[in-house]
Amino acid sequence: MGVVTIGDVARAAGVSRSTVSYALSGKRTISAETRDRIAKAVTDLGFTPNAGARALATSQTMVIGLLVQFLRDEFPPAMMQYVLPISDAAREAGYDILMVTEEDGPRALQRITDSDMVDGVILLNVGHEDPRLEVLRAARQPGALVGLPRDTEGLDVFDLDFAASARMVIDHLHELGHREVILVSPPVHVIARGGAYVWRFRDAALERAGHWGMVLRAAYGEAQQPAVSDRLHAILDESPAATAVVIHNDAMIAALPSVLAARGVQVPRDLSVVGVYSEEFGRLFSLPYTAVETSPDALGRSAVQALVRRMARSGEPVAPAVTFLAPTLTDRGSTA
Amino acid sequence: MGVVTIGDVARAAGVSRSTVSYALSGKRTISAETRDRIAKAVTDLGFTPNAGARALATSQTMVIGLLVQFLRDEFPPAMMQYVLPISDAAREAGYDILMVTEEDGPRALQRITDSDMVDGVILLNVGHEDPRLEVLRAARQPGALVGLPRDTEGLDVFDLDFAASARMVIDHLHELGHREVILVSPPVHVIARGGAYVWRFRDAALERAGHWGMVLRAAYGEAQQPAVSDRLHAILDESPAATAVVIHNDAMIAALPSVLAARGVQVPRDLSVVGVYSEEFGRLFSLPYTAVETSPDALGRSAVQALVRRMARSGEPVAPAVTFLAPTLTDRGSTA
DNA sequence: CTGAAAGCGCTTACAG
DNA sequence: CTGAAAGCGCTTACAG
Repeated sequence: MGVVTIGDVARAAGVSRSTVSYALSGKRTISAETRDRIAKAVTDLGFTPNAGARALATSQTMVIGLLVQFLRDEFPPAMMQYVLPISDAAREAGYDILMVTEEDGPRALQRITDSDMVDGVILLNVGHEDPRLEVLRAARQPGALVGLPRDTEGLDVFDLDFAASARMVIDHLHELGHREVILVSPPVHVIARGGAYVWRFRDAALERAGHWGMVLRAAYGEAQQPAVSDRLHAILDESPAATAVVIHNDAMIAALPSVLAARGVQVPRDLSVVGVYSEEFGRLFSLPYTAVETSPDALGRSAVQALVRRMARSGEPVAPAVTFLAPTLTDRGSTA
Repeated sequence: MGVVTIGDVARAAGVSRSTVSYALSGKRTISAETRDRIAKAVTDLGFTPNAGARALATSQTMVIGLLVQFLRDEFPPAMMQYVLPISDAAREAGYDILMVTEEDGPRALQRITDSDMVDGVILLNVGHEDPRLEVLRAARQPGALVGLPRDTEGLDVFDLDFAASARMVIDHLHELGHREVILVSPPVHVIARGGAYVWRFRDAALERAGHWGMVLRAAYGEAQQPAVSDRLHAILDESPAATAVVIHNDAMIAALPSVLAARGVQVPRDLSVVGVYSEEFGRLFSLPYTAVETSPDALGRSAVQALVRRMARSGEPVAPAVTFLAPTLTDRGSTA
């Protein structure tokens, strides 16, 4: 019942501990005979190497730190869409996930890197001036970001190309002949706390609409019910002449079907709708709208892959890079 | 830039490594003078103990393994409601969370316990005959379950009292004078894979309805759109005389508002509705229904507390116990 | 092809 | 009040 160590295996197999270690790692050739004896001893005793001891000896924990933050102004399901693909991708690469959800992100990051609990970290929902980046830059371990900060120097960054997404949406509506369009962004205070995706999308949309001579009525949304539905009604009331609405706000688009039903508005007959959300999110909330696919799984997996490459620190050193995921528009027939 | 060890601190402070260790742990009295010198050295050098080395020396990792499984027939947001409170409670107790999402739960559990990566584990969404339990029982580390298995011998288990919940709902509808009620359970195949909460709620509801002489039309739901909405329509079509519907199915109740809107059904004027979901879940999906509060946060936090107590292995040994959370009905005015 | 030994960075009896 | 030393369970040069 006590812990079985490599010494127990060595004794049972009649070899030295180093031979057992090498047999397990395959880092040197072992005669077929002893390899079999060791394999048998391992099975008989049920030996599994102690992770802490191995980490101490190799300076590798095979653990990735995942820093998630659940902000009050954000929609929890949206965040979770990143976590699962990241966890899966990490495991496929042989890593486990230490998930940290503390309010104080910089402190949490400091703690897990300083104590060498992890070989690298992934930062989710990175803000324009993210206080975690200073800690990351001073850390021994590499990191990968999901979300674009102002200063990307030396960092591997992955994010959707929100500007291109906005242009794609506006172009789509322009081609269909829309002249007056509403844009619903995330809550305005999201900008203040660093959510650059708000204005990256908004500014590009305004610019593009101007280019085509379209009227774009840009509004900010809410994050929590019942304010979400109220605000949605108010926004729609304000622009009765608009023929299309673009919703770049998870909470607002999730509430849209019921709001439109309450108003007796038919999509796309009375109003065209375009969203910005992942396919999975749409399935979750039964959203039937044409949307820019945000691909949280692709983003998360890319971040893991980049991080794994950097943690391996073998081969040529690769220059850190900012990778923008090209948007795709999934036409679900909600525009006309 | 290299790692600062306890030896570096000792040298800088002019004391032995053991003294530094004791100063940090407070496990023996240190003169004020040397304590200050050590504190200064720690700050100057930026020393943080290496977690792996500490784990090796103390046989404690200060990490809790969290086994979550995202099943195809389950609603992801429901699962996530447990994860965050657990993570927060763990951190408050000084533990970090190693989150494991592998398909093969038993294997994952085996891996993290055998390698001593964790001091204890929490199993989420435990099934009636959960294959992870055999692994848990053989493990060195204690565990806590969320979800009731058939055999609870030796385990700390936390779950909502689904039978009492069902009785509470039926009693509520009976008092209001309802004579024919629909019950929508999770998908039927959830039972096959061990989701005992399905029949624990269903059987108790049927029994209680019979007791009152009510007609309970029990149906099983779906988990994914568009089947969810289709099935909901079909179920409602089948029992036109029903005056109330009880929905014990996350995906179905999330879709209910739009389905009822499509049918032109007003709640509670035309139909009374009672759900089984957490307050947070209701906020997320803008659900205005009277519901049994499932309290995922209370459940998750209780599991952590029980586990922490057991990992501390100090004081009197406490007998493992099954704890049923008493249900509460939150009246949101959707019944009449 | 294999072994003895040093070392990873801590903690904690054992001594004084 | 403090130190020297053993030990936690591994890996990996160093030797043969």
